[in-house]
Amino acid sequence: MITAKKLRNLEGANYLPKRIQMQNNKVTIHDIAKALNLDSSTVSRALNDSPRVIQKTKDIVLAKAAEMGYQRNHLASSLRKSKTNTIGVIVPRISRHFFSSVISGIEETAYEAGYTVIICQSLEQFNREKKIINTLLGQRVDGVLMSISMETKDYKHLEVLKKQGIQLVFFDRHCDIPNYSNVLIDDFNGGFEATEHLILKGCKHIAHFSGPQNLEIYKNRFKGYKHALSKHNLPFEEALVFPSKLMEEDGRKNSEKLLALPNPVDGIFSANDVAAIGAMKYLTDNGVKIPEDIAIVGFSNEPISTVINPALTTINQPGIEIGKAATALLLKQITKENGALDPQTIIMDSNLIERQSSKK
Amino acid sequence: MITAKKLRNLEGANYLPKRIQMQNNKVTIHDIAKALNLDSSTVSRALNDSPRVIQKTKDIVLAKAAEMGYQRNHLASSLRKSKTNTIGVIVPRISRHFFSSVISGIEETAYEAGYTVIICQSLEQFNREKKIINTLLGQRVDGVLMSISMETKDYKHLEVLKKQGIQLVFFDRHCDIPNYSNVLIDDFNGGFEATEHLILKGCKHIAHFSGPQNLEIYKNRFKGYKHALSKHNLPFEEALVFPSKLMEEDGRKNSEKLLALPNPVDGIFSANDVAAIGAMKYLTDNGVKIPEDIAIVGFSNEPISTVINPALTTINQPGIEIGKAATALLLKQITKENGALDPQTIIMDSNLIERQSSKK
DNA sequence: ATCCAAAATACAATCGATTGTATTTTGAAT
DNA sequence: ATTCAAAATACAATCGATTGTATTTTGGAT
Repeated sequence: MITAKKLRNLEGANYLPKRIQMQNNKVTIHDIAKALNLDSSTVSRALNDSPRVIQKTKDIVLAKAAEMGYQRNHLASSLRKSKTNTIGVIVPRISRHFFSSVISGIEETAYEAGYTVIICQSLEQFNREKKIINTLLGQRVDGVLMSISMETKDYKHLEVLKKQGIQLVFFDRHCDIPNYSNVLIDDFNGGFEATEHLILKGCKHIAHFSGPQNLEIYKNRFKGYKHALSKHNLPFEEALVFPSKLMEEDGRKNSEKLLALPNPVDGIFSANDVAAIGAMKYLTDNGVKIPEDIAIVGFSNEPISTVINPALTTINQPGIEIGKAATALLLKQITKENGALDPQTIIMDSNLIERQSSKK
Repeated sequence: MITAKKLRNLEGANYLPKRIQMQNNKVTIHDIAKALNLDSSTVSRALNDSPRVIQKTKDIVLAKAAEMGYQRNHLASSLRKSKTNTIGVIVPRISRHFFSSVISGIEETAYEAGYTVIICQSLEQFNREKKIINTLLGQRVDGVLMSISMETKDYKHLEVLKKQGIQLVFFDRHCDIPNYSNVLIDDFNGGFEATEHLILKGCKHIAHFSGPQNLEIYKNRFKGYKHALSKHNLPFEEALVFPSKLMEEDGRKNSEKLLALPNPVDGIFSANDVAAIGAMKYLTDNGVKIPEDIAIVGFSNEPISTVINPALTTINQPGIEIGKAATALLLKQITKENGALDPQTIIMDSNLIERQSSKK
């Protein structure tokens, strides 16, 4: 008996799609209206649960819509409403774990609010960033969340967004220009903590792998480094600062230069984990003991930092939370209909995770 | 002199946006038409470089459009043309390096062809996968590229796409159902090579960390494993197969069980790198020497596989090329206007990368 | 049975771009 | 100067959903 019932259900489930297949082309509210001898406006209101349509009619419309396999045409709806319920996200690259976790947070919050997310990668290239913004404008996104590329020094391309009334919230890699909202961690404090941690472990000559100084985050991590030195009465030496794009290869090259210094270095604060890993590989290959000879602290808590041996001490950035907070802020700004939208900057907590690479 | 010129240019560049700002709202072809005393249809055709508009007019229109900061409304255009030039991509999670590199390939090819990409993560959940497909349908994507989730065993949700005439191409994690195109690597051969490699290194008792057997890729890697054993006259033992979802934690747990076996294992072929890494961490922590006691081979060549010590031998999958090939195939299918579109399966090359974890 | 406000639904314009058809303009041939 | 096909442009419908306004329907009060 149960089997028969199941069978019938299965048949039903199978037949429905077939019927849809027959009428090949997409079902519109007009088709539903025609089928029910109603006006398309009533169907539209019924589907949108408007109080102007009686419940009985709503039920009928909903049933028919389901039966016919109706699916709202987002394009038409957005065009009419001048609102796409879509947000654009621009990150340097999705393969960085930090960014992919931010994206997970963004998607979660956006999805709950009924928004679709378009993810784009600048791949650290300014030109791609400009093109992406144009694409997103063409797609008529309601807002944009972004972390700028390492090459970005000029912010004119962002003004178009403001001018078209498209909300913009930066996360992590922000711009130091007024009237924009940000969701950040305290990079100054992160840089400070990382460096002080090395100092407290007994390091006296601490090198810093710094990132492009046009980015606020790297500027602030650098400032934090300097502040920790001065707080503990250690001299700041320009020669110990190695600027780069912080790729793995940069970490290697910096280490090579660093080993050639007359005064041996006993600690490294790298502004990201990737360069720190590059350094660890190079140093280990060249007989340097980590952390005994040189202790290392990275930044971002990428998953590789737990895989490398010794595991890398680093500053943890709460990616998912940053994504959620940035999205919530953006949606608030989008919703607040042109009202006074005073830009906000939210600082999220970050913390140092101590691992083997700094255990002296 | 040069400075003055530069200054003027800068001023010009500054003024333009300001003018745009004045007229706050978005510029349409109608605005351009009005400004030039032309019809909007002519403007549209001029902007689309139609042969029905004389070059002189095109120049005028283009200039005016640029001056007014016009940007085509993709929604209106797509609605009218019933073509969005958008493709949806569904992956289990973007944080897996393999998938993010596939996405890079997809974006590159799609972008060149003038397509926008919407990236979605199923997070290995069947329900999310279903919702995503509905979202993409609502967005009226022209085609979909996907790698199914580990939970996906039922393919009804995919039929809707076919029925709506939306092209679908699988990559990597495909479905074994007819009439769909695929871009894959030879997983059987990958599993075979990985296992044979261990055998040639002298392993006699090789365990296999297998993935969910509803996925073809894991089924085939498993088959490759068995085939290598039989080719080399080694017995297949059910007890040496550890099925799981291949997360890091699974690698750990499998290793624990594996160490408890009466007959000691001397090699592991893991169907992905993540579980292999989990195993390496557990085994190393428990005094097992890799590769001396147990040699290990993973699958996918995730970046962590070069960071772990010893570095992990693995099967390399050309992510970017897979992404490019899948996109090219999809676009071909989209463009081929309803013509006979015989489904195709493209097999990409994969290769074993030998590292320390299997150097006996 | 009649009336009327409230409730329910229908009508019609609109969002912005595209495209088939119709009209005007051009310029070469007579 | 006239004619006419070709060239250039204008007109108008359309994509599908939304929404302000207008009309019809309902059911309670008289």
